[in-house]
Amino acid sequence: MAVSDRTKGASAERILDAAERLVQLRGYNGFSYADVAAELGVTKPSLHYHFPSKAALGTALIDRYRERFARRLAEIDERVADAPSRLAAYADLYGAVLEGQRMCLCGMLAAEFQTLPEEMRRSVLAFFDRNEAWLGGVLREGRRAGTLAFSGSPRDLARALVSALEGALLTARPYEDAGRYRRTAARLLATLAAPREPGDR
Amino acid sequence: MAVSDRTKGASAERILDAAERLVQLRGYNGFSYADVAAELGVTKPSLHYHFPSKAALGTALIDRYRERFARRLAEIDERVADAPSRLAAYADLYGAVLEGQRMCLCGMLAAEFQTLPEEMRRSVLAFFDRNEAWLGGVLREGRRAGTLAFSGSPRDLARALVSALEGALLTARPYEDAGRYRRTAARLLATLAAPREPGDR
DNA sequence: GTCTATAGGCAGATAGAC
DNA sequence: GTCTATCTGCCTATAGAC
Repeated sequence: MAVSDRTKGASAERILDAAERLVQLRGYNGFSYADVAAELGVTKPSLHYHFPSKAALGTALIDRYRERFARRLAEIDERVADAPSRLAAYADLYGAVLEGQRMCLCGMLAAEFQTLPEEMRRSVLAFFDRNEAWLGGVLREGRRAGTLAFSGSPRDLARALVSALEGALLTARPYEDAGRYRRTAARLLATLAAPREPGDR
Repeated sequence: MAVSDRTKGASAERILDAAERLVQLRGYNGFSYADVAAELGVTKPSLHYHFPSKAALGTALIDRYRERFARRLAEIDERVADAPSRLAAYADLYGAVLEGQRMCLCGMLAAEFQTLPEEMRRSVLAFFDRNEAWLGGVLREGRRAGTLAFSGSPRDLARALVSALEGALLTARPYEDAGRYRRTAARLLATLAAPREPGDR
């Protein structure tokens, strides 16, 4: 496939790219086929050829987002060894969306949850469940290794972390200040760092 | 004013009640004048008489929400003495919206921020600023009295608390499980409780 | 204050030519 | 695959009668 083939027309991938950005920016109820079509320089029916309904487009959007996120979590598992560093890398993953004024796709859809078609709802929940499971594993391992200290179940803390990071994005974005997110995330993770025992070196 | 006067017709107050619930449920871009009119048993033009534009209705919505919230914070100041209890009461205030599947009005609007008219944006930010200021005061007082222990500035921690609670609402709501929010909020506040010093009784 | 009637625009979606 | 043309429905908003 030549490069030009990938830079014109409305391939499914390009539609998803544009729609994803628009949803992260304005929400599922705040963007339209017309917006996407204008951005890609095509007409609305072209989009319907690739995604027959807005619900189908929305579901494809979340599914692709989830797969990409899962790949990035796997990359962290490969490249980063200790639990505290993995948590930091995870927080950075979240914070990256703030470049370009975006919200986490699924955080945005969580706000609009009540208006979403059932298919999209299930996929949004699957995103959060996956995040919670991965974080739970990191927390368990960190506690075992003594690099993290916390009380209660890893599962509950994983949920607390996901929600705190989503909330940090949500409230930092209107201020257009990435530092707001970073300071909040850093403070959050700092409370989990295991304090040195008197006997530690 | 007789009771019947307050239970029929589309007074500004009743419009705000219905619209507020709808926005907390579905978002500003997810509700319409038709929804409100149907709920109150009136026609759409009746609503335009009270609120000429949707932006005007939206702004009135946030302003009323802010005033009510400020009153409740003042009530906490009056009725609750120590800082940890004040924080707990604050978290309960937030959690109350989950009854009825609602989101915090301003948390919802923060998600839709990019699509809001300028007037509404300013009012949403004022809500968060007010929360941050109140929480900052509670944190400062708690640290002074020795009932709270934390590192860093009260302002940064206040921001972290607001965002964590908003995020807890955002992610708990799709699961229709109020316990999810409560556990997260409780864990959050527990990390701030001052540990007893060896010399304390 | 609330109504009927209606304007003007945009939404998601389809038919059918090329 | 992408287009033109079009449908139906809902949106916010206004005019003007009562």
